[in-house]
Amino acid sequence: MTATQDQKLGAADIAALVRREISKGNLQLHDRLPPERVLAETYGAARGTIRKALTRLEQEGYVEIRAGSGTYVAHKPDRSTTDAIENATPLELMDTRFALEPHVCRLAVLHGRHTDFDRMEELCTRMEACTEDPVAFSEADTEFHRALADSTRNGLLIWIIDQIGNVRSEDDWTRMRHLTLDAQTIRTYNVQHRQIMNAIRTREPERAANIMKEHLETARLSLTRASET
Amino acid sequence: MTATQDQKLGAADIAALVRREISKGNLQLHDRLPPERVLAETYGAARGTIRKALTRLEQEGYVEIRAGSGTYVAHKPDRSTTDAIENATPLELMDTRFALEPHVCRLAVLHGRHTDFDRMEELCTRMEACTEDPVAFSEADTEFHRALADSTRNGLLIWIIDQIGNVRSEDDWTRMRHLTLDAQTIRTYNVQHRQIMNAIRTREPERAANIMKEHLETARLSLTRASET
DNA sequence: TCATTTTGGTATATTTTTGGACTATTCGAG
DNA sequence: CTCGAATAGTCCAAAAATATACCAAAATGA
Repeated sequence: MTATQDQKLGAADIAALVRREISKGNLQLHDRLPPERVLAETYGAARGTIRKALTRLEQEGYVEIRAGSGTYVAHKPDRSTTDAIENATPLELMDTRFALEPHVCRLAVLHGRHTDFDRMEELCTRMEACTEDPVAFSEADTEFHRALADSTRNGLLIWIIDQIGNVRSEDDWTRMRHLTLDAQTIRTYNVQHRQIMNAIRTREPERAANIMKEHLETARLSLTRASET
Repeated sequence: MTATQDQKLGAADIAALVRREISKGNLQLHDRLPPERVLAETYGAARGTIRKALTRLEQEGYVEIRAGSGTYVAHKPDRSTTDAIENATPLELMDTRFALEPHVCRLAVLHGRHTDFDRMEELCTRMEACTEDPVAFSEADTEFHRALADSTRNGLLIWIIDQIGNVRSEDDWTRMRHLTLDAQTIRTYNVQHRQIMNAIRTREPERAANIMKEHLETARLSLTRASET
């Protein structure tokens, strides 16, 4: 498709091409781009031209030129990706889960299979053995919600839920969350998880979604309760 | 184009290859990668080169090198944003919107401001002038749903909706979608958009959410109708 | 337990690659 | 024509890659 026009490409053009490749992500951070002599051939330009282009890109901060070594990408493609997720506040996260997970329950009823449900109930059992261990419970809980997402067979949803789960596990406020996870709260969660499973097994999408809403409401309450202390 | 040239690969190149394998998930956590001497042969490089690459990856935290034992992956697969989103099917996308957007409406009622609503109604007006121009309508429509997300003030949700919007505009099946966008369908959408706006303005979260569900159901119908032809 | 093998760690001399610098020439638009 | 840009060629020094050898820690198996 990219009919390499054997038109004459100036230094500015080549700089633009490489800049675009970097922004696009085809060339990632730390990647080494081909030697000047090779670039000269592939772009059909003289080495001096390539050199001008690269020098310019270096001044712009897109690449780093190391003598005797090579030219390396020194620019992160697009930071918006991780930023939005990593900078999300606990409340933003809760709202997002509120949007996603009830519907995930409905889809689980539609697309889930027995093996999915078996796995989820296995996780329920594991969580029920963790009433005294908030950390272990939290891990199993994340896995449970991930397994629920898996059962939808929707790659996009699975990915989103997975991302949210990663934030939950990484952040500082996870510790805070563990503080709120007393044995009583864990027992409440466990009951709700079982109820959700039952509703999914009996193919009642709306009931499953509603219990999930309750579940998330419970979680939100303990969250706000924790942030008040 | 991905012709693995048996050209000489530098340490930086090899590091990049392995880094990608890990980010991609082909090499998972705790996996042991082949001995340096084997890697040297498979990559057609000297052992010293491999070693430099691995040392670098260790400093970056991608692998852990244990003397006498081997080199092990020590990094979770990268959240590859684009893959999950770009490979999403139209139906997966619809299901995800079904999960998100009704709740977005509820949050818009809670957190939205007048200026947000003004902007959305401006977009409504723009869409109503596009009954004969599917492409222009589609653009405005994406902007509308994006503006709706903006009004939630939830950075995470905004980002997700934004990503989904990008897919909608890029893909091939967008063309197909344009085929289904006859003047009648567009008029239906416009009515629904106005209804959603009214419900939000009058602070009726559930009503807004329900109309959004209807709206998405309409969209899903025209989608399945299109895929049957 | 103990010997063997495997694997990473280190060192070094040598060759190849790569960017840096300089120059004379060619090309094209104003 | 002139001037700026691109070209083509050369040489240099730094960096990287190679090839080889030997060591020590870990894994393996009898």
